[in-house]
Amino acid sequence: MQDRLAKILDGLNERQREAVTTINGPLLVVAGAGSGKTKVLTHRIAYMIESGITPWNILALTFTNKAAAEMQQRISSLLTEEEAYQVYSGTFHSVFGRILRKEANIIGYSSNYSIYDTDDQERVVKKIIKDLGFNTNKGSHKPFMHRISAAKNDLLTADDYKAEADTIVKKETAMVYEAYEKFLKENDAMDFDDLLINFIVMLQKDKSILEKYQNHFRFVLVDEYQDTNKAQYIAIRLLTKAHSNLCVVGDDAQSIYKWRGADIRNILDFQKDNPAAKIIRLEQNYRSTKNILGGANSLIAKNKEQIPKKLFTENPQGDKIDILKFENDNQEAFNIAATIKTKGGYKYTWKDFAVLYRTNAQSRSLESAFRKHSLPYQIIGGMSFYKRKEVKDVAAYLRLLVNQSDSIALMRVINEPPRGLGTISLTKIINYATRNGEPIVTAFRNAENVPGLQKRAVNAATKFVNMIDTFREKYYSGDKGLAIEQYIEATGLIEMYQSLGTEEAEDRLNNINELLSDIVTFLTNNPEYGLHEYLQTISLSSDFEETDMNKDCVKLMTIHAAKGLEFPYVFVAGMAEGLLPLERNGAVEDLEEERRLMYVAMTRAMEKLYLTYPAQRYSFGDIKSLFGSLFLSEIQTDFVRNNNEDFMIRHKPQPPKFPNNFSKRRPRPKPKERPFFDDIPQQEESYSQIPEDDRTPLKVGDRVHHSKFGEGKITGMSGAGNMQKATVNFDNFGKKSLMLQFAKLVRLG
DNA sequence: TAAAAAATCGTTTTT
DNA sequence: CGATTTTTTA
Repeated sequence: MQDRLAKILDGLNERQREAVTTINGPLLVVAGAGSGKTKVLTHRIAYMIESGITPWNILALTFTNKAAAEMQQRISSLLTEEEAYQVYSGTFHSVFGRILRKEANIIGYSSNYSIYDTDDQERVVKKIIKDLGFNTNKGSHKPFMHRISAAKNDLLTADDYKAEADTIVKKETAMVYEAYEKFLKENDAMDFDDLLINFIVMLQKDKSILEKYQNHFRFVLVDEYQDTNKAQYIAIRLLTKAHSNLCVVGDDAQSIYKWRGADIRNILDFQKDNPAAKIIRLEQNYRSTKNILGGANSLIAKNKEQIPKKLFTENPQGDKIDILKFENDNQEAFNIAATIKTKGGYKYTWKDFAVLYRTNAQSRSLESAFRKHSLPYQIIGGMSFYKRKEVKDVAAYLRLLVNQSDSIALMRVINEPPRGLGTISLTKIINYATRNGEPIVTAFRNAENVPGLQKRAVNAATKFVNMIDTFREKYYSGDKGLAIEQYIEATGLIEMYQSLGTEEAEDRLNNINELLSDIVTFLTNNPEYGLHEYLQTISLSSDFEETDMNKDCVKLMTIHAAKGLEFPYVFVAGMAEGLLPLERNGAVEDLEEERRLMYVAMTRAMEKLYLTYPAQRYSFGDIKSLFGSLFLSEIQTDFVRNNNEDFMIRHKPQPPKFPNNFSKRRPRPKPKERPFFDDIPQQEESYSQIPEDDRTPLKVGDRVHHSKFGEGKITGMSGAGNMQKATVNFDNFGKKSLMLQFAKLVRLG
């Protein structure tokens, strides 16, 4: 036993040890980047258990499944697997979801409730705004979803929202919100936000429930506390009110989830909320070189709102940060790949390299560059396995098996494969269901009563529900795994992909099979669980692939996805104005948050950090010129190798401007770039200037070529700007009216 | 009803 | 430019 204690406390610095051994009362651990945060959390839990606290009295909340899994794994290496397993740990969403399934009746749900992901939510909101007669243009549902989610994160119910709505937009949102809540309830479904909110509702419903969970979770730990939102904050407060054994760990400098409702004040005000709180700062960084940490520190120092702290390291000075500019994003990607190729394979393996970017869209040029260099790479957090269409279709079929009220699941798969129920028949059935106030599944069952429904459609609908009913019975009465496999076979989904015969279809088939065998394994290993637990797990797990971080590939990911990770070599691509800090509609939403994001990116690097940017980039099909990011100019120059680039001049505090003062021209940036590596050939792609001829506007009488319609003569022009249209009389296709911005008309000499 | 073509969007970040 | 939705037509 003495050994175990030694194992837990050895190798901790003084501050870490203090944090680990303070187990009663409120505690805030401000853990700077690379300061051993996870170590403190896991050792603290181990220490608590070692001191005699029952593991299942400990609740540990994280934001990602990965963090939870890592924690459990590290605790088991300190103690035993069994003890680690008894600690109640997981993400907010999965822990609360699990409890809600047990207590569902308290809040008027069944324990079979479905979880609606963003995709499902989208379908619900679209249907509602259509029913309400609101504008159903392409992206019109998105602002509604956003406002509803923001309201939920703020714990405003539909009624609260309605009462406060003073503008047309808010009034409309209130209507959608109200209908949305009603729809979810009727479908026995909760969205992600509901998992948090309903947990709070449950705790507040009656005192005995609150006490039950307060006593169950006598010790609560929260990881990444800077990312908690209001609902999470309230839930934590309720749970810990009785015993006050709350330990939160976080770093205000790494708060990057404001857009999802995270409130940095939760961590900034921790002491105000808990006057008895002890605060421990972990300021020694064990990850990065002095140059990298120095650069990151100098950048984050520009933020006003933060807990004062001084991160230091005893690591070597290391190489300076390289800032590199390229002609365009393809060149940038090409050179990043080339550099990795020269560095990797000897001392470093591929997985020692990471390329980070602000938006997912930026991965495209990187991917193609990596393919050209035949470098192994892996995109982290992109399209996850569980988000693939075919996987979600199977999941929807399964949801239908356990939750008959789930009409979104039904509508998702009704024509997957096509069953001869077209838009017209479906509309008739839905209208009938709405008129009678019954679930769509019921309407399907009573298809023969639906007025005006073709016989063929009646049969199709009846056949569909019968199939589900048959296999539901099988599922509940016998071998669950077998029933599921036969059910999916019976849906015709597999047959549909088999008959397609394309490569894509084959991939999809493989995914379905992988999913099915995953389910069977899950059900075999966890006989006490059923499908809902499995479905909950997959809908709350963001990336299936995140488990194989060990694969020896270069990792490509967004900066958000990189939080908590570290790599010897880090490239941050797209360090340009407009991209980082990201501008939306010409403005930066929250500069300090963007700066924190940059800080997170920089502090992922252990030995070497490259910051790169393109001078040109495609956006919406147009070429746009870019300057280096403001943030590049904010990094103290001592830590940077090359610092005379255009961004320094551009972002220098501007002297008073003299209008039309041509003599004060801005100095031009150096025309020649320092080559990244001399022996690497530059990419051959060149962006040839558009021939002069093509810039003169097309006019009536010109002969043109169209990629599909061939040659023709312009007989008329109309509209202006983006709306400009040309009427062309094609030799083989006759007259067509084409929008110039889409139809690539080439003038023929 | 379903497939093919044209129009219309849009770009953060994710549990 | 590319993904997705709407319209057209076979």
